[in-house]
Amino acid sequence: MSTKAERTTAYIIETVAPIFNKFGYVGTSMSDLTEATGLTKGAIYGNFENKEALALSAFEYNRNHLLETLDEKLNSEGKAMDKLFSLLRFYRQYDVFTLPFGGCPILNVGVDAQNNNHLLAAAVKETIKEIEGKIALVLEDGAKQGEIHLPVPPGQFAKQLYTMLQGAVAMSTMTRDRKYLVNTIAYLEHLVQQEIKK
Amino acid sequence: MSTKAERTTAYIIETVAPIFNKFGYVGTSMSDLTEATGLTKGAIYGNFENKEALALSAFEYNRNHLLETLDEKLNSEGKAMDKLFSLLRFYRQYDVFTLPFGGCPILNVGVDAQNNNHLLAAAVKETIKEIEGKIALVLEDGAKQGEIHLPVPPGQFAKQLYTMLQGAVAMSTMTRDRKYLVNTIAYLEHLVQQEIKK
DNA sequence: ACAAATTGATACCCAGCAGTATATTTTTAT
DNA sequence: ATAAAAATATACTGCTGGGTATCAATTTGT
Repeated sequence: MSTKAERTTAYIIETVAPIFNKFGYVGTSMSDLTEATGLTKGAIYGNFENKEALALSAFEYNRNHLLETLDEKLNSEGKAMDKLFSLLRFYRQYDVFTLPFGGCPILNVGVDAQNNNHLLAAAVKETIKEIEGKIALVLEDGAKQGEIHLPVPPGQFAKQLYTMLQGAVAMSTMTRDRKYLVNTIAYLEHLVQQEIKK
Repeated sequence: MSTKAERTTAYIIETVAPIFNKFGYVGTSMSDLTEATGLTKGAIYGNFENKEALALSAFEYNRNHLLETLDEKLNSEGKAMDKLFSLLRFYRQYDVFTLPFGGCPILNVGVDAQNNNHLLAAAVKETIKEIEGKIALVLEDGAKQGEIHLPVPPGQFAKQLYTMLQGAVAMSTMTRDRKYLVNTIAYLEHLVQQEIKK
């Protein structure tokens, strides 16, 4: 069994992650976090060096949840095309998925931390690369297996696809209108079908 | 000639606008602003009711600059297709254009204010609608003149186009890599050419 | 050029900020 | 069960946050 501190640390991260994600690094105060966790500053500072370390752990927690879910979609059994459509279906519901997170961690932290916290900004940049890499891998495998045909290199296609997805995420976040997600996915399903089919 | 206070007000807004845009509403302190302007709190609070009113004026200033530039591109002489390409060329340089602003005001304020300031969030939402409306108008006119052919209603096409543009803006902001802009514009030029041509 | 009115500077308010030293409680291993 | 160790609570620190009352300086209309 895990030690008490380990469980407390995990509890703090879980509780704190959506708050940081929603209100941003500077927008979140330590007293917001003591209030949400029911713990005192002593407890939190006993488990984390400072606010920055805590924010970073919180982002990593959200990021891992997202990456695990993406893996689930992209490493499911089936052809490359199935995996891509599974990814697209996931993003059509992305607003629902990210609701308990307090929004898209990539977009929120990526924009918020850009000029306020370099550690967080770097972590987001790294995560974007990882996600694009995962998509590119599916495309590359699919092409190797002769299941799909790509008009451009897999890395570039993955970047372009993820850019459009994040565009929809950004617009639906800013307007609080999920139609941007729905319409973009509809377009991308058509695009993938048409552009990639052998 | 304008009164002294009017000139001071304008000077404050100009100076303060990129700071709010870069560091966000909560990330910007009044002392950041007294330092940047060389004025005291007395002067600033003499011209603005509070921090929120100042932030709103700052956003409106950035927003107006953006809308004026977009109008310039979209209301130039020529066919609808020329206007669209003029818009796309502008967005290929969008990072350079927004550098003195401290980044894209739509994205930065739209994401930052989402959970921190409802007034600002509403102003962004409104601006997005306006921009989409401007693009839609060009498309509608072009279609009426028989210059272009749209596969979907002009409003929907405009929304989709702007979503992809903002996706590129978001990605290049978060990664500090302008390739997202360049590649997305290349794709959109191809798309517009192919999808819309009569 | 001068008085009235406006504009801006100074000095302050209290609340909330991140962070910490110390005391107390709770785990943990014996 | 108990003593040592670890984890958490308490009570505080110094500082910065937004905002303001008041006083000095500057514009402005005459």
